[in-house]
Order: sequence, then C-alpha cells, then structure tokens
Amino acid sequence: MVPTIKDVAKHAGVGIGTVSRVINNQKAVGEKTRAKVLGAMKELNYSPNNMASQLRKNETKILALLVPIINHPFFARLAYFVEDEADKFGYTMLLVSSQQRVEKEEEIISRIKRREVDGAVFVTHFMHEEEELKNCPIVSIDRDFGGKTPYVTSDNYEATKKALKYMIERGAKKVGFLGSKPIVESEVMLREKAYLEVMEEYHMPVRMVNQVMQHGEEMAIVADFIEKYPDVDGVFVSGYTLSQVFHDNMIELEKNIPEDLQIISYDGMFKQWSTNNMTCVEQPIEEMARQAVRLLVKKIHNEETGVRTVLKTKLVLGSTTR
Amino acid sequence: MVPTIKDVAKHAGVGIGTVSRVINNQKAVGEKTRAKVLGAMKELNYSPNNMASQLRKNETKILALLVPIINHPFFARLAYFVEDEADKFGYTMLLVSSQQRVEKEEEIISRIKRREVDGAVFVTHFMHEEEELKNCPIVSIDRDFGGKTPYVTSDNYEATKKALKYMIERGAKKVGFLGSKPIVESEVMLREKAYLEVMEEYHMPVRMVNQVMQHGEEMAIVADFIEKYPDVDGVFVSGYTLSQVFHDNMIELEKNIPEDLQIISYDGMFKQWSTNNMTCVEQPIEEMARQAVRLLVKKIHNEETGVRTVLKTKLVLGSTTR
DNA sequence: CTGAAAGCGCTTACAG
DNA sequence: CTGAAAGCGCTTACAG
Repeated sequence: MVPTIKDVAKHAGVGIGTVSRVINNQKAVGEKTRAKVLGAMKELNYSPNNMASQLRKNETKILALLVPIINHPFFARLAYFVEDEADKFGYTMLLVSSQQRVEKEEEIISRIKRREVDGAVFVTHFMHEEEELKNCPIVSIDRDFGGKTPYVTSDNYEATKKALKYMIERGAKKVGFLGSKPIVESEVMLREKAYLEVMEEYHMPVRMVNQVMQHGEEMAIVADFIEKYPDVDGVFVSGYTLSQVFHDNMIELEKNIPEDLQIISYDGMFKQWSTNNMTCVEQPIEEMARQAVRLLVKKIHNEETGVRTVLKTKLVLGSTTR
Repeated sequence: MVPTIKDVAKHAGVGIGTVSRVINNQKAVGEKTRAKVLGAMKELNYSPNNMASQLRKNETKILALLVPIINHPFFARLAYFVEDEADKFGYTMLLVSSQQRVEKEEEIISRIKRREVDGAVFVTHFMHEEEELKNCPIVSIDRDFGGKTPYVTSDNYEATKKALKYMIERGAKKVGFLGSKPIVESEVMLREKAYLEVMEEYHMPVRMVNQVMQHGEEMAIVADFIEKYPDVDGVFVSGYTLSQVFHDNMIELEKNIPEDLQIISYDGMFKQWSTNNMTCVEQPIEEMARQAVRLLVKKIHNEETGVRTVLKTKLVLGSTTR
C-alpha cells in the first residue's frame, strides 16, 4: 500500500542506496539521477519511513520534557520555550506531566534506555538513583542530581535576599516567608536559606510556613500562614500559584496593599495587560528553557558541558510594594 | 554495548523468538523457560529497543497534540487531560505548538505519514487540504474538517444564548459581544450567530467586535471595543485571555461590576481559590480532551466513530453578573 | 512449547 | 557516481 524505498528505486530504475542518498541529500548523486529519483518520489507520493531510519541511525530526534504538571503557568511557559528551542535543532518534544507520581519519572528514564527519546529535560521532584542517570542524556532544571548531570537554575539566593531587603528598606518590620518546600534537594531551597539569613541580619523573628505541598493544596497552606502570623507587614511568597492565592486572600481580608502589607513573589504573575501587578522576582524562564535544550543537545552529541548554569532574575516592581 | 535480544537469547540458552515471546507476555512459553529468560534479562539489564519493534509492528504508540499555543490556560489544561487519557491507552503525547504557523501544522501531517506518530488531535486554525487528511487518523476539536474526520466541541450556540439571556433578564439593556474570530470555519463561530439572533429577538442593536486576532493582540481589540461601545452594560466575551484583559480594563476605568456592567465570558477563569470570580460558560475541557483521545484511538484501530460529538457546558455564576 | 528464518524499511561501508 | 549486500533489533508465521 504505502510506497517504500524499494518502490521508488524500481520506479526510477536505480538502486535503493541511491534513493537513500537522495533522501538524505548527500552529494554523491548525479544531477540526472537525482532528478529521476525525485520525480519517482513525487509520482508515488512517497514519504520515507522514519522508524526504519531511526533504527539504523539509532536516534529518534525526540526530546522528552518532564514537568510536575503542565496545567500551571510556569511549566506551560517553560514547555513553550523548550519546544521552540528544540525545534531549532530538529527535535520535537514529548511532554510528560508527572503528576507528582514517581513512576512517570522512571518511565522517562526507561524510555531513554529503550531509545524512544534521545534525551530529556527534567523538572522533577523525586529522587532518582544516580546510577540510573549516569549514562542518560539528561538536563535538569533547578536541581542538582549530584553527578555530572548539567542543570540550569536562577539566582534564587541573591534574588531572595534582594527582594527581602527591598521590602525592609521600605518599612516592613514583620517579614514573613510563605512557600512550598520541594521534596528533594533543590536550588529552590536557597530561598529559605536567604530568608533565614536576612532575618538574622536584621534581628527579626522568623515567620515562616514552608511545607511540602501538592498542587491544589494552596488554600490550606495560606490559611495556616495567616493564622500563625496575622500581623505580618511584608511577605515573600515563593511560587506563582501560592502568591495568587495569598494575594486574593489578603484582598478579601481588606488589607491595604502595599500600605499595611507588602508582597513580593518569586515567579510573578505574567499579566502583560494589567497595571495591577504584583512586585515579583521574575525568572528568566525563556532563557532557562533554551539553555537547558542547548545543554541537552550537547550531551546527546557527547560534547562537554558545564554542570551548573545560573541565570539572572529581575526584580519587577509592581503595586504590592511601597 | 547495549544488550540486544540476541544477547539475552544466548545468555538464556534459547532462541530469540522465545525471548520475544517473553517480552510480549505471550503465553506459549513454558514456565521454566520464561524464568530463565527473565533471569537473563535482569542479569544483562536488558531493555527492549522500541524502534525495532515499532518498525515491525508499524506503530509508535505516540499521539501528537497540535495546539495554537501551549502557553495559554485553555490549551495547557487540554494538554494535561489529553496526556492523561492517552496514557491510559498506552500512548505518550508529542506536543506541538503551532504558533499560528501553517508549516507546523503541515509538519504534523507529514509526521503521521512518516509513521512518527500514530495519530493526532488537532486544535487548529488553518485550512488543510481535505485530501491530505482523508487517510490520517486525526481528531479535531471545535472544528469540522468537512470529511469523516471526527470532532469534539461544546454547545457553543445554546450556551451563548443562555448566557446572553441571563444578563438581559438581570437588566442588561445594551449588550455587546467581544471576541476573536477563528481564521477558519469553526464551531466557535456559532457564538457570534447566537449573539446576533438574540439581539434580533430582543430588538437590540448589535455592539460587536469580533476580529481575527493573534495571541498578544488582546489589548488592541479590547481598546477598540471600548472606544466603539463605551456605554454597554452587559458584555459577552468569547475567550479566556480576552475576558481577563477586558475585565482588568473595566476595573481600571472604575466601572461598577456588576451594577453598571455585567460580564460573562466563554471559558472562565479557573481560579478555584478566589471568591472574586467571573461569571462564565465553563467548557468541559477534561471531557473534551478525553473524548478526543478515545475517538482517536478508535480511528487508529479503524473502528467506527461518529463525526460530531457535542459536550455540554455549564454556566458558572460569579460576581460579574447581578 | 520452541527454534530457525524471513522480513519490517531503511543506511552505509564496500566495490566498482 | 552508483549498485548489491549486510545489518539495525525486533516479530511472526512456519515447522516441528
């Protein structure tokens, strides 16, 4: 039914090797021969079967992106740019939402082993046997897997310090930290570290809720924070959805923002169209995505890469700080 | 380096056919033999090479999802559920953001032809040669491709009528329609049709801006609408981002909502955490995604499917109607 | 229940 | 510049 390279070869009166060379645009083909083959391909409406060439070449030209949940602004944006950058290198993107399930993450690793994908970008929450990852082309975001696996992150530590000091300079006296703790060691934890250090430096008591949280449990965490620290006048919120929930709650409680309460979030609200924006630490998501893909492509080709890539964030001023 | 089925066969002292049968869990294998093979697989740390079996079986177990842009709440949600449902059938999801570029959409079709994916779900804006799609396992969302290609949609027409009448019953006298028109014939256009009919029924003049729009041009369209119809007291907004932009603009203009202006959007804001929600027609995104995948799987297996599947929306009351 | 063999549709040295 | 042939790692009738 579907024409194969053999049909094309017969139709054009050449060998299949020659057809293959035409398909792959190799130069060692005479002009006339090439024309004949091209003609036959058109006539038969031929498309090369990729599975076959993949098997021979041992590559799929597919990258996997593993995110905790695609239905989340941060990860959706990340996916957008990963796909765009991958495309530039001729790769397509297989998207896997782990839904916080460890099996899904392991599945990706076995996919790489089975040659279903050439490599993967991990934004992950679970532990993996270092051994498993040793030989896999993987790049991680915000997380150091401990070996030579390259990872891309933003300057969590410096950015958090800067944000906190910004609020304090503008009068915040009771400064809180609201976040969701990653399950595994991750660069994100540097935000907590930065907070604790700043509190110590300014001799302020710690007002922190920073727990492991599932997507969807934002309200409970926020309620917990509000109950414990009703009198804060400056809050650093780590994470996009959490900051939205917290902000909405404060509005409902009719807090005067920023007069009585300043808020800065890590990962802002990307409302390009509104003037009513939150002050936030904006991560260079696009650049993180592109860097990750570039590193991955290098790894796939066994080229050298650095291990840690740190990209600069930006403190974007909005209406939630004085 | 990487062990193949041959290595396993040798190690276990059996034929490769037998190993294959064990891998594929076929019953025609003796208990002892199976154990031997399993043991050998473990010892060699063997993973079957999927490219090879795909070539033989002529299937990839990959579905493509083509969306205009992944970095958008509606499509991100859709992707989430498509992936989840596909997983149930043993498929993974290749995600392609067309970025409104027609080449990207054509690429998917050629991918199907090249056997890189088994089928695709299209949420698309461009025309395609019907001929091209005839033999491809494709399911579309919100769009009738004109042939036997199945598609899933929501009850755009009825839902829009219901929403408009709801506002009118609650006192709206000057009712507008703000939307972005799809480039091609699509079920989404029934929203405009419903609006025009309701206006006629109530003898109200038409106040409509409904243009073809790129993602990112929301502000201009909204500004246009506001300039043309500054005195509306009820607006139906078609589309998630557009409704957000419009709502934010109205807040800035210090309109009293819902006293002086009611708003209903098609595709609401999915803020589960806030009480300050927009009244909206909520599409059954999850069900649309799952249905689309189920239909696609049927098509791949050459089973019969209906052409048009219409799912019910829900009018979710929020604080933007009286 | 099991093995030997053909073949999926390509690519790539190897000759010429 | 070009063809014939081997082989990528599997699956699946076909015998036995």
